[in-house]
Amino acid sequence: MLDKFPCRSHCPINYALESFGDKWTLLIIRDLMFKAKQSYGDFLASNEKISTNILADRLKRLEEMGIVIKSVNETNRTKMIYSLTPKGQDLLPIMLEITKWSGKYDAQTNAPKPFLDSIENDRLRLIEDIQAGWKSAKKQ
Amino acid sequence: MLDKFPCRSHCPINYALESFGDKWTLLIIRDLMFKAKQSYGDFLASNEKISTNILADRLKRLEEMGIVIKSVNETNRTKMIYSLTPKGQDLLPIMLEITKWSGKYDAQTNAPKPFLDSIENDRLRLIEDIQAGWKSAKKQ
DNA sequence: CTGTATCCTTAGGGATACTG
DNA sequence: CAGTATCCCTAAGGATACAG
Repeated sequence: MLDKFPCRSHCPINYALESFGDKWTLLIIRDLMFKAKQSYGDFLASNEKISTNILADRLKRLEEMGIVIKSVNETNRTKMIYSLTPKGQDLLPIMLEITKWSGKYDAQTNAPKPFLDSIENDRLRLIEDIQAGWKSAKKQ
Repeated sequence: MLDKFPCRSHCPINYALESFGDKWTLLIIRDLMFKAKQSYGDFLASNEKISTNILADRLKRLEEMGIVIKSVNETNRTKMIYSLTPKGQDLLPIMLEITKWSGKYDAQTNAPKPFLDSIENDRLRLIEDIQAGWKSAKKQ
């Protein structure tokens, strides 16, 4: 526990994983972003049944990372309100792409659905371009 | 260990988390997708220093989920080759959005960088639209 | 209702030795 | 080199009780 943000590397994918790479954090962000939830009890009520200690821990981490901000409900001073900071709102495109991917591959059958098949060749070509760029960058 | 894919809910975000919601899986996908790595030793050599047991476990899971496919290197029959299936290649947009997000928020300073600021209002409006849609859907 | 705290079990994962 | 296997410790997390 010496270092809360260990930083295994400076890769952007790794940075994201160290920010929200666990089984719970993105569910809280989903609730804030898509379901307009904003209180501790709201998050507890979600289908995945997060436990109180995990929820408290993740909310604290999200606050420390500047993704979530905690404020007092002015109409009910005992109640806290959690909301997304701009940094948290910027996760929207990631959330949308995740939703698209999961929608294509159904949890039960694992079968690909057709609605994205038309872009398959473009996607493949883009991966090849990126890899070619990476290899030539390493040679230099 | 009765159930390898426990399925806490049928939310698409949750499906993604149960597919690759851990600290290591996305790094393997990154190596396959962007760095053209394809062998066990290639993955072991990455900066984040994944350990052998974790790597073997994640490769097996990725295979079971149909994200990665394992085949024999025909020029060197003792060598296995890992590559992305179409389902794995479909993770590209997610990976790109993650890279953009991490690029905007530097791991060291946490400071937002300016190059995406112009879309901030659009993003905020989109979140509001989605939440409004969610709330009206629940009322029905 | 909003959290904290505690207890306890399991899963994650590092280190290292070992096998084909 | 491509994995397996084992040892062992720490982190994750479920259940539940408790406090403001």
